[in-house]
Amino acid sequence: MSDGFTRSDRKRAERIALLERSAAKIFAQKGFEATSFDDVALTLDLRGPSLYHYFASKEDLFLGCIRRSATEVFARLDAIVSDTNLVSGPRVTLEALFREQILIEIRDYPEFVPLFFRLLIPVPTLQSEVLQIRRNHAALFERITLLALGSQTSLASDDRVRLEIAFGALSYLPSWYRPEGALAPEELANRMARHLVDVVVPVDRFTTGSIV
Amino acid sequence: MSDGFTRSDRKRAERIALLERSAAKIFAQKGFEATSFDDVALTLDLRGPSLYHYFASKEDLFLGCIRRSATEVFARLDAIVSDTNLVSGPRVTLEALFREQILIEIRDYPEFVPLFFRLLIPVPTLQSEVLQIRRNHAALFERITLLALGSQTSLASDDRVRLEIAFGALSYLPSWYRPEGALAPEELANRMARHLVDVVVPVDRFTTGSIV
Amino acid sequence: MSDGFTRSDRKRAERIALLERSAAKIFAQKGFEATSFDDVALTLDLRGPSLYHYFASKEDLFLGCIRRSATEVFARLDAIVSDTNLVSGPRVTLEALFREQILIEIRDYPEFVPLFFRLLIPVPTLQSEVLQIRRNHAALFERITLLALGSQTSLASDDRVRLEIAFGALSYLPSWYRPEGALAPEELANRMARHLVDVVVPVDRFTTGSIV
Amino acid sequence: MSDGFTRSDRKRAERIALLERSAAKIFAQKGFEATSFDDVALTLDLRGPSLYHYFASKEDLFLGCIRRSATEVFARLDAIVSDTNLVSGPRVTLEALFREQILIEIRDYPEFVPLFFRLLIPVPTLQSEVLQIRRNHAALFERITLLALGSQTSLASDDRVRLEIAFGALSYLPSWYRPEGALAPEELANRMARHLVDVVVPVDRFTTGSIV
DNA sequence: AATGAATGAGTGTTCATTCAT
DNA sequence: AATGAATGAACACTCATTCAT
Repeated sequence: MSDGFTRSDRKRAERIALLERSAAKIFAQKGFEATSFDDVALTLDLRGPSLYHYFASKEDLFLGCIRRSATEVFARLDAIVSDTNLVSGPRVTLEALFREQILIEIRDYPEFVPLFFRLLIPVPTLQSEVLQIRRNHAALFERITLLALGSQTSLASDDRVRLEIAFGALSYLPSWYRPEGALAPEELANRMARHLVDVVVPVDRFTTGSIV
Repeated sequence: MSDGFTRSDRKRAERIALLERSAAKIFAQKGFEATSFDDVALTLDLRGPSLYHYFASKEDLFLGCIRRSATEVFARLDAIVSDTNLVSGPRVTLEALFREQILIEIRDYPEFVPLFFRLLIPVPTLQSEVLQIRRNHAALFERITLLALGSQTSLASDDRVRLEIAFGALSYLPSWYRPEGALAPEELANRMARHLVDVVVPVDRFTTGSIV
Repeated sequence: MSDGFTRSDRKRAERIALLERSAAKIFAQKGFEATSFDDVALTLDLRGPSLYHYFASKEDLFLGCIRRSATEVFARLDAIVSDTNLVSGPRVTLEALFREQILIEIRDYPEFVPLFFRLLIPVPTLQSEVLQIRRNHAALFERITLLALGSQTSLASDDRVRLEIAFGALSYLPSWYRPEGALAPEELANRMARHLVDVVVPVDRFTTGSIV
Repeated sequence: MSDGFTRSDRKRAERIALLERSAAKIFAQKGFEATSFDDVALTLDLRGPSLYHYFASKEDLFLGCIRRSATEVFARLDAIVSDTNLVSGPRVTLEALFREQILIEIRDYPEFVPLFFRLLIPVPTLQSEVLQIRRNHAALFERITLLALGSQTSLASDDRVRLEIAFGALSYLPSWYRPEGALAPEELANRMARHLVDVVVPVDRFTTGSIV
């Protein structure tokens, strides 16, 4: 009845997960170049070279970080789409999506935005991996936006501008929001998501499916 | 009646200006750590150590960069405020401000956003200098926004969120806009500025100064 | 009636033999420093640290290699001496010795020459062990040469030079001979051995024991 | 009346020459991998990283070493060929060539043989550079040998074997010759060169141009 | 017996900074 | 003013070796 994974396999996977999460935070904080192997290793009471048991290189470590982060974040966003899409119409889905994204950024994965939207990465391979993830992320929001706008093909020039405004707002959020302030993360997520939907799909543009 | 500046003083100041502008672009492109003294010096056909005739350290060079950039950008934004404020009311001023900021970002100072909104700077001193400039920059927009909203004291929670949405849009703009595309910078500036004003000062909120 | 060796002892000895032979080839190919424990271990599907069950250190592994190689090679050369010496006179023995040495080098133990004549070994202990083996090897040829020359005490200065020419030829052989070429190893061995005898014991110098 | 080289250029060139010669000796002694930048730098009272003012990498340093050595050695051998060729016939030239090569090896450039004939170099680029130099070196001797043998096209199989015997003797020479011994370098060169010519161009094979 | 984990020592390389010229 | 020369500090990466399992 073995699942093919020995206990040591699991231990190792956990270790890797811990390291990748730790590294994601440090990379997000200090940038790719300024993050050293010792920085990452010391968070688990290891010495720098020990990381080579788990990652073949600094690039490899970074790849692990962003892939794990992306996977976890996409899982949450995809779940939102699945849960709300058919029930309540695309406008509601889009708002829920914004809300979820906001919570991810300021409550659950503070390293998400720095990692994917701020880091300057001197390695082309990694740079394009990051860009690909960003493209996938944008595509998800764009898909729902298209549905909500009722357009069938692609975004009009002005629609795109407004969507990019929303993206900008999202990527800027961790730069100013402080959870210690008056607004709880959930409260902010509710309000800001509403605003963003209004920006991306102005009320006069929204074509409710039900109305004739 | 000398002005106290010798010819060599002027030469030196010009040299410094050139270096700072050059450095600003390189810092913006590669980040603080990845930018070397040689990188900067070579753009003026100098060798790295020569920069020490003009800057006491890498930090000092960076400081010069951001202060010069900030000065130049603030000059343009201040000019907009002075030119339009009294004539046409704060809403128009705000829109003009957005327009100007957009042109600065995508046409005239492409290094502005990377320098002040994306760079991870490992030196606390520099980090806070950048933050201070950001704060000043935000304060300018906030002042006009307050006027346009008719509030007299400070921004309400929701107003702040909408203003931050606009800031986000502005700081994200260089990440997606390509001047080679269909939209000329000026055209984009016009459209986007209008959208941003709508976000920050919704029409139903705008209190025209003229109406009693 | 056990011989004092358990089955596991034999297994272990076999394992060691395999490892030493494997290591000899790798050392010969890549040099002492460039050969890692993992390199050697992987040839037997082991991991690097496992070698410590068989060898106390890298030096120890290397020692094992060269001692085993030396033993095997000396056995073959000694056999030649025993087989041919009394029967046909020292000149024939010397030629057979050269022939055997050549076959060892290019057909049976390609690692012999690299291991003992080319490797730079940064450990003095190992270096002198190698030198000792080389000295023994040379002594064997020198003994037979002395017999063939009819001298009784030691080599004259010129005789030594000619013998070293032969040694040089032997140690250089693997650097140029390619078995894929026109000459089969055995054919080359025959021809080259004859030349070498001519060099070391010129015909006019050879004192046949039988002739009055 | 400038020759286009400033004083600092000359200083630099001298520094590089010193470093390359020093490095050649150390490389020859310890091998490529075991030679560190610090090893080389310390011989000139420098620290390791200082070498990067003169060489872009370890490979570059090594390349410099072998090219300089090759150039200097080839100059001497070429000079011999030019000086003796027409005057005394190819057999004499060949003997002079052997003599010169021997003096190079044991008196003037002790690092020549280790550098080109013993080192294991883990970098393919460097490996092939070394091989190319070896090929050029061999080609020089082969050319004169062909002349001395009177063959017009290429070496017969047996001629080649005898030439390789000579090459082997030459590459082995530094392994056994000690200048402290009874034989002065020049004396050894004379004797050994004569032997080598006898090996490569046996008297009965030598076709004197003048004799009918 | 075998090995994953861990590490200290070492190496090539980069770079801000100093200094003499 | 400009720069070659030099270096200490830092860093990614390798590897022989130890140890617990």
